[in-house]
Amino acid sequence: MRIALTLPDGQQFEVPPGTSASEVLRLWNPTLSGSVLAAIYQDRPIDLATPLDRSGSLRPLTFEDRAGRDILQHSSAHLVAKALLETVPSALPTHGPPTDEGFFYDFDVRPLTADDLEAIRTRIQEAIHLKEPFVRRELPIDEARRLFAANPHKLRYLADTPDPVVSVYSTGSFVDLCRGPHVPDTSWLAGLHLLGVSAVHDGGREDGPMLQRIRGVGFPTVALRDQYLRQRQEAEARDHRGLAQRLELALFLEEVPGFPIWLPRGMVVVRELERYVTEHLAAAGYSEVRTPLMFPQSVFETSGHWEHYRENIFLSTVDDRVFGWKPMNCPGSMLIFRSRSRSYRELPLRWAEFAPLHRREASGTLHGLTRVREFVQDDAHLFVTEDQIEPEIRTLLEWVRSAFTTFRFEWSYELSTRPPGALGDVAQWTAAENTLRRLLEEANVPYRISPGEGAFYGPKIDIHLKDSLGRPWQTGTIQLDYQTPKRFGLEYQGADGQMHTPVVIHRTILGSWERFIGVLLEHTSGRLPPWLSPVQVRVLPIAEAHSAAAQAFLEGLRQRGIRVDRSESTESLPKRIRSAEIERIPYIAVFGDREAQDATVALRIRGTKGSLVVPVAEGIARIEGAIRSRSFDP
RNA sequence: GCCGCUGUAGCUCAGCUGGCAGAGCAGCUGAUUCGUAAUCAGCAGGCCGAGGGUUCAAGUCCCUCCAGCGGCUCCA
Repeated sequence: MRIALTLPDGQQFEVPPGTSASEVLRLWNPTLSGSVLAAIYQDRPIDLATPLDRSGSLRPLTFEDRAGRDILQHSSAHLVAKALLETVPSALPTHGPPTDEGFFYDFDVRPLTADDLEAIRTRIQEAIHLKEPFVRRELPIDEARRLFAANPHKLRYLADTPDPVVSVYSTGSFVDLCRGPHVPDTSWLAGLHLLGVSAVHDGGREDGPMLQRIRGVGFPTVALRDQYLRQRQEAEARDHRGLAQRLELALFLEEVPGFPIWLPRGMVVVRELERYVTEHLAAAGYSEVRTPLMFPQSVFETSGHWEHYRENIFLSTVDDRVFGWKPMNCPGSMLIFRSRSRSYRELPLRWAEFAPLHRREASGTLHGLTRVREFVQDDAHLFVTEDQIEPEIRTLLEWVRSAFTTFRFEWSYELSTRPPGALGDVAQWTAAENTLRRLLEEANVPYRISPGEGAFYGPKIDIHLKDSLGRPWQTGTIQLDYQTPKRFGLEYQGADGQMHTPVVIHRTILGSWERFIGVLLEHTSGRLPPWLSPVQVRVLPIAEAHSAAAQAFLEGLRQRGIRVDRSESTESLPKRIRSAEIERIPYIAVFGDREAQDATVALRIRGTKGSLVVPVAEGIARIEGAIRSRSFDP
């Protein structure tokens, strides 16, 4: 008797039952076998050594496949666990899944140090050289319970397993409960790189016991690892904290942790972004408001912040009353709405407020410009009728698309649903969630659902950007709120003569200037679009003799509102060019004998090679055009 | 807030098992007037994160605190 295996190209191979997956794959394509680490058999991932007993489909997996990559990451996690147990025998492994970047493995063990990691690295290298196989064994769950009797974490997983038979994998003397599959042996993990160790909360609870997490990335070869390390190094060079400092945009002082200080150049970027957003607001029917930075406790009790957000509010006592620094702008807008009677004819009311917000973020979470304690958002609150919700959100989603396209970002949407302990009733939440879902579907954009991550007053659509190391940051957000207007007792008189409660849409598009600029700096490596650049043009006379021509050009630009400066000729030309390049200035205008004589300018345009020699008027027009059109590149 | 690591000149970093605080860049002064990513010379710049302890002697060893970094929790 023989079984038939169908390969991806449709070829069939008939082999005796019990033939391993790797043997069949070798028959199919002998040259491929070196890169195949596992296989998909009947839509399920399997080890290469798995004996095949029935006819069916068979597909090879390599490191290039996401599934194959995940398998290699997971095998890497096993190897780390093995190495740790050889170093610290009392360590209890918990779980070690693959992640988007690589993998981690969490251990119940004393705090691990850099020395421990070094010892683990040595053990890993030994195992890689020994080419130790990953061996699968299936055993009855009772036997598994005896095998892992000393590890309560594994016993917990076993208790959650409905199957009567589970699988374990051994690598050398290390045995781990695991579904598999795995790479054939440890030589596949030659490029394993450890990223570090940190403490994590078991089960995601802050008050839970702490585990030690070892993170890493697996690669089948040292060459691939080195390529990864190079890329990572380049990404670190784009870190906005370094760039903000070197470009003199923002300052961080030990005295004011979490409170970024905007320097003159950084303030230019903030104001230009603000202008960009404000121009849109005017066209989209918004008006601006400004409300107090502090409110008494009673206002936050009304809004629900006191109950749900108090630990994040900075408190002050004024005349024996407790005041809180506002963490959001919504209470102020609510009070304005309530300040007089409102008619349905006024709606939608769209009030923008760019006020500083204060949030007492946990000290360990602060991160350059992207996670701070004081920031300003391009915030607005829309007071709308039921019927106006959909068109308003549709418009907002379009504005999101247009804004993030301007900056050439890749962004993603996330729909966050009702958190535990939220205000309001479940039916209304579900309806609001469904509205947002429908609008996302209608806009035909991919989105993820984050269960339980909504604001305490309503579900939201969040916009996420990634920094240079791939860490996600939430920027824009569109939040649908039925609760807060009700709590403030807001009402308007409808066409029917009855009083109705408005719905509020809280929304920011770019998020906070701080976070947005931080991520934008990493996205552009500090090469901000010309319209955002603090210095847009540097004029550079080669020698004293060319000073007048340079100055005339400078004044021509300045009259048009272009930010231009000049560097004097006490330093060499290459030195001054280099300085301007390091400062990421989009245009460098050089004046020498030729330019002075021909009434031209030699424009060095950031991101292009060589220089463009054009008549002065044309040079000015070109620069002005790029800035006015807010083009991304100079 | 939790765990680990780090903190030396404005910036990037040397400083060995405790024995006189260093370099490059940036800054200032002078010379050089230059054709597209570093001209040369000189000068200045430090409570070695803060406080306490051990020691004849602490940048170095120990403790506490502060800040930063990487994760976790939380979030624009």
